[in-house]
Amino acid sequence: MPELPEIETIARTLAPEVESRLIQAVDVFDASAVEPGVDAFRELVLGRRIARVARRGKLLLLHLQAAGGKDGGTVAVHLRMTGRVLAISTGQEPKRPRVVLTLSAYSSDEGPVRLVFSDVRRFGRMHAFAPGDINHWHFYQNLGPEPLTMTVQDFRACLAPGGRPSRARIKALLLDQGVIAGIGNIYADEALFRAGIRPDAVAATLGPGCRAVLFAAIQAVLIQAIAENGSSIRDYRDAQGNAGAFQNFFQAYGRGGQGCLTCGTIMQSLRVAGRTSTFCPRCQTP
DNA sequence: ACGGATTCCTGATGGC
DNA sequence: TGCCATCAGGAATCCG
Repeated sequence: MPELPEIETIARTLAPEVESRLIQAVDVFDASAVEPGVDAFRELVLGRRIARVARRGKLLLLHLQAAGGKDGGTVAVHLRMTGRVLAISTGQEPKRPRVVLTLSAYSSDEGPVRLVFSDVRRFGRMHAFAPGDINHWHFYQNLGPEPLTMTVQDFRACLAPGGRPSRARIKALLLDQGVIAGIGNIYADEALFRAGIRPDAVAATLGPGCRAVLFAAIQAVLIQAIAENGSSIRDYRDAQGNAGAFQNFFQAYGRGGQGCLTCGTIMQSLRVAGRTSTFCPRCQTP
């Protein structure tokens, strides 16, 4: 459930805590949390500096610097459903950590900071890459465009991969990271509600006007969610441990059986692309 | 070839 | 009160 707005919020709250710090220790408490294996991960990360924190789709990226200011590769963190990345200072104890990176102090009157990756359901991963190697990672290389920087023309093209309009259902395309990067179940449902399009509408049947409306809805919902620091259903927290507030603005996600906020009709739920999808049968059309 | 279904995980939840 | 089935879902993998 950490999707684009949540990862963006984590990146923004993590950056001032960890950027320019040196990784002085690497502790892996759960071997399945790191790629490509515990020893290789430590080798790729230990002694590097965190030069810059960034985001691509739902990936949190730590760009590293090696001695002499040379490119030190990249760590890509995928939180999947319940992953968290927290920056904690000395004295605080991380709960159920899978990986802990101990970072240098900025000055002598300040203690070290730890970057903690935890994840109760253990679906998330930290992938370490040597310089340039992330570009050979299949998942990364096939990521679709960023919804907040693409144009409406790009978006129309997304829905017609290879020039042929897709016969897939629109929600399946929105959730496909190779089509457009960063959207998950929450923001797909919210954007489709705002655009008045049913999640099971066949993409090829949506006209140009309809696609433009959907694109505007996607951007609007992502921008508002970032402004609210993401959505905290249960697990999501930013790098300082704070919850987001966008869950208070949900109009579709998780509202099955409740009245539509626009027309009062009972919201229905449907399984599309293996996900629970909630929509208003009156406001949203095929 | 393409799209849908299954699998991996654990904690919260609801019914009996 | 306690137990058990069910549900949550991102993406790799399997299947039709």
